[in-house]
Amino acid sequence: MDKNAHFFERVYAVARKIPYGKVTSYGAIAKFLGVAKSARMVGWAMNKTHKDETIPAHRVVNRKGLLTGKHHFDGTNLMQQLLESEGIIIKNNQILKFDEVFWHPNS
DNA sequence: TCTATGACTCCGG
DNA sequence: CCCGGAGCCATAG
Repeated sequence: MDKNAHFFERVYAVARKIPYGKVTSYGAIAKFLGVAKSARMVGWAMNKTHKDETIPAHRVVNRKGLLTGKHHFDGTNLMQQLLESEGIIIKNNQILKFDEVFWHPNS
């Protein structure tokens, strides 16, 4: 079956569900999709997602709340600015109060 | 076909 | 939390 084909759309769907001012992790998305072992694939999918502006890829970070993907955005600090504009505080590429702004897909 | 790579995560110390 | 090592799997060359 073409589960992989659905994989992308699932990632997109979850990413779009991330509420304003909230963030989540690649592993949380992967686990929610039933492919917890493929968190890297979520990151890879995010790279492709970059083509779709309707998907807030900047709200997806690694499990530590670190902006590992900021280098993939146009500017050097675009990702951080986008998050800060939503009320999220970032220090040294890391989200502060990560436990407070963390959002789980099943919410 | 095989190897290297990566927007990751878990585990033990 | 930090560090090193291992697992994971789709894509690129």
